[in-house]
Amino acid sequence: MNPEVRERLLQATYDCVARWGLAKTTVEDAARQAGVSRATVYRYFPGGRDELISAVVGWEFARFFLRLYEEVSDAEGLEEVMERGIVFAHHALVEHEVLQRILVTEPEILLPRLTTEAEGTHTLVAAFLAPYLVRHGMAEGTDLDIAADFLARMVLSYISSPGRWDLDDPEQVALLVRSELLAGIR
Amino acid sequence: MNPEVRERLLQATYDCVARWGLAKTTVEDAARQAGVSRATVYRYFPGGRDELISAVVGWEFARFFLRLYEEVSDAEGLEEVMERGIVFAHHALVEHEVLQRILVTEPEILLPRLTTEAEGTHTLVAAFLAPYLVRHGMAEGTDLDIAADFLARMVLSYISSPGRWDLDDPEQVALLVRSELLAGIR
Amino acid sequence: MNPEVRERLLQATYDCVARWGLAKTTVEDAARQAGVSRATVYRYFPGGRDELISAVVGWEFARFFLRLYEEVSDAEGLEEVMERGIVFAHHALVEHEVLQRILVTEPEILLPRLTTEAEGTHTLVAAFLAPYLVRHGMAEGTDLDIAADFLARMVLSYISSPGRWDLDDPEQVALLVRSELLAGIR
Amino acid sequence: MNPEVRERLLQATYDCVARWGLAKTTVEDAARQAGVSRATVYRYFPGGRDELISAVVGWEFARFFLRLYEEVSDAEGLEEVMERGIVFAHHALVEHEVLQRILVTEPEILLPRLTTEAEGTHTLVAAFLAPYLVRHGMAEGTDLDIAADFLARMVLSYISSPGRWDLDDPEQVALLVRSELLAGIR
DNA sequence: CACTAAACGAGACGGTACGTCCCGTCTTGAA
DNA sequence: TTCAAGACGGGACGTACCGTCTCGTTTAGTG
Repeated sequence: MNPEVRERLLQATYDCVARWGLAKTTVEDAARQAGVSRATVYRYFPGGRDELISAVVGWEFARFFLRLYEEVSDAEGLEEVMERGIVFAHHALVEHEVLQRILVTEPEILLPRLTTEAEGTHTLVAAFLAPYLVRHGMAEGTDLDIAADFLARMVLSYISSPGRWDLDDPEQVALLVRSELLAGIR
Repeated sequence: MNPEVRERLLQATYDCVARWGLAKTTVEDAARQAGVSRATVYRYFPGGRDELISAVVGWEFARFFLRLYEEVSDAEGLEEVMERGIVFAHHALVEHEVLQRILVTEPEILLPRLTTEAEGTHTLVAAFLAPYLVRHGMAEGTDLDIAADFLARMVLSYISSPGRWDLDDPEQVALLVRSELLAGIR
Repeated sequence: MNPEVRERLLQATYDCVARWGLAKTTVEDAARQAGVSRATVYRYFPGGRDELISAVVGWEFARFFLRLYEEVSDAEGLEEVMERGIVFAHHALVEHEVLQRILVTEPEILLPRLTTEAEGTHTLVAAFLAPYLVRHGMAEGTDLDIAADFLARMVLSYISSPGRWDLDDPEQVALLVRSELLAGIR
Repeated sequence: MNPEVRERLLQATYDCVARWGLAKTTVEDAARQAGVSRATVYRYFPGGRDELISAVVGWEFARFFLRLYEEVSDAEGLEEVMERGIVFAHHALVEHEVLQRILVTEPEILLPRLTTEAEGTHTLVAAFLAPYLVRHGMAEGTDLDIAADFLARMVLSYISSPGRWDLDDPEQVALLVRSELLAGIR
């Protein structure tokens, strides 16, 4: 087919969802936004609306982790990775207009993914943190896997439920990381 | 209006969702299942399909917490509350056919709620655990709120992502609670 | 349902066909013209476009014969019936804007009917003429059925192919009837 | 342009119509059947589907008259021409699978032609019969044109509406021709 | 006990989106 | 050049729900 058209469709659908929400985004809308006929949408996504929506979610999901990775890739140590990761992730969640729109208007497709893939995300985060944890060093008798698992849980938990912390303030995040997340490790 | 009719509609809708999934459950289906005309659905839920679905989710959500409360209400101490709560919650999540059906087929309405209300749920769990924590006693210099908050985070994290633990086995759960969750407290 | 709506739809479709031709008449067009939603068209004609078109043809076909019957019902004798019938039928054919439009633009649905039902029409005309023929009297040894059959064939033939006669001129028709059609009978 | 391709397309389209009916025959179908790409169809028939269909009808119409001519070309006299012509034409009509398929399923394109061109066909038949009529001889005071015109009308009428005659039986046709068609002439 | 008002069933209707099919145009690449 | 291959816009089709509305017909509750 033409991969550029596919990309344009994903972006267009994404824009429509941002503007009108998931439930109110029509195949027609997405097609028009992409400057493409409705028939072509079905040529690229034979599964129709469902496949299109699903693809957009996966596409944006991947983009989020890519940006997150770029954000923390040049960090120095464990603390910095966690601090910048938490700040970025929380900011992305809060600022993410599409996501917020969906969360408010129709709890309908993004989060399930987060939950369905909660296990996966959790594992991924733990694996990502492990090397930093090795370099950082741990208290005597602490198991690496368990520690990384613990950090991943806490990071994910705080990202979605900051509780009494203001995750927009890097100072507070630094304090959170050192006093509550890493305290149990080292 | 007849409150019994409303209840019947919620249950009927719930059944339909269990059988056909959210996206494929029609207002007509729910009405038929409840032995009620379609018009009546709109009399009880003027917001139409959306309001009906939303109400069903809230209804089932409340039922879940009610059952969870009954399950742990006669527990003795903090450990028992957490053990039985985790086992029950995880079992409920895994066995819950409707929830599982939705998670698999259409990640579309339940989880967002879990996420949107993640903050709320987290707060609620922490508040519920606090009294038990007081009776249980904490290490010197530990703040009650912080400890309860920590426990709530871990409990919720493990419920959705058991990781290497088999939450169907009470023995393992007991070990988990004592070695990882309460270890940091006491 | 509502028979009035059905009637309105038939008339509306008829009007659309008159204006835009058969092939270019859309279900949407007919619905709009009837002041009805497209969905309703499918409620009254579950067979969709085909059934609608077919019904319109039958409807107009019946209307034509009804008018023809009214035209000749008060005629005196065989000659007058044939004269007025031929004049009326030919005039109707020539003036019938829809029919002419279809004949010119799309030879597509009316005539087949005339041919498919040629046998039927022919029988019907013969039967209609028979009583007049009885009153009119026939030459010795002439069979009524055969004579009526002959008249029907000639009438139908001349209506569609006038040949050298001007069927708009009652005088010529009178001459045609007496010199060529009835000459063989009496 | 390659005339052979054009011929192949006409034949292919004809075959498709025979198999699936007019309405269900696609440009794609015809192209595939002719072993030609869809684009090529539009090169040979710029008018698209309509022109293609129309051409097929005209093509088959001409073939019919050609075969009819061959059938009667070696006949001896007027009676034989009419007998064999009627038998052949009626048989062709009845046996013609495509024509019959169309007459039954979609009264939609062939017959109109027969009617639109009724005048022309009628004139043509009359002209064809005239020479035979001359050789055959007529009753005193009978005009040749009028007699030929009369015969043409009757022949065409009987072909489409046999009435009580079995046109598959040469004996009956012979009787019909002599007792009813030629009786009025001679 | 009758009578009125609410609840309800039944279902017609307008409207909107879906997914499918086909047409006619156009571009590309190979023979 | 001629053609096959196929992407594309356009547009109609038939289907499925939705939400609104209007009818009768119960079913209560009240004077």
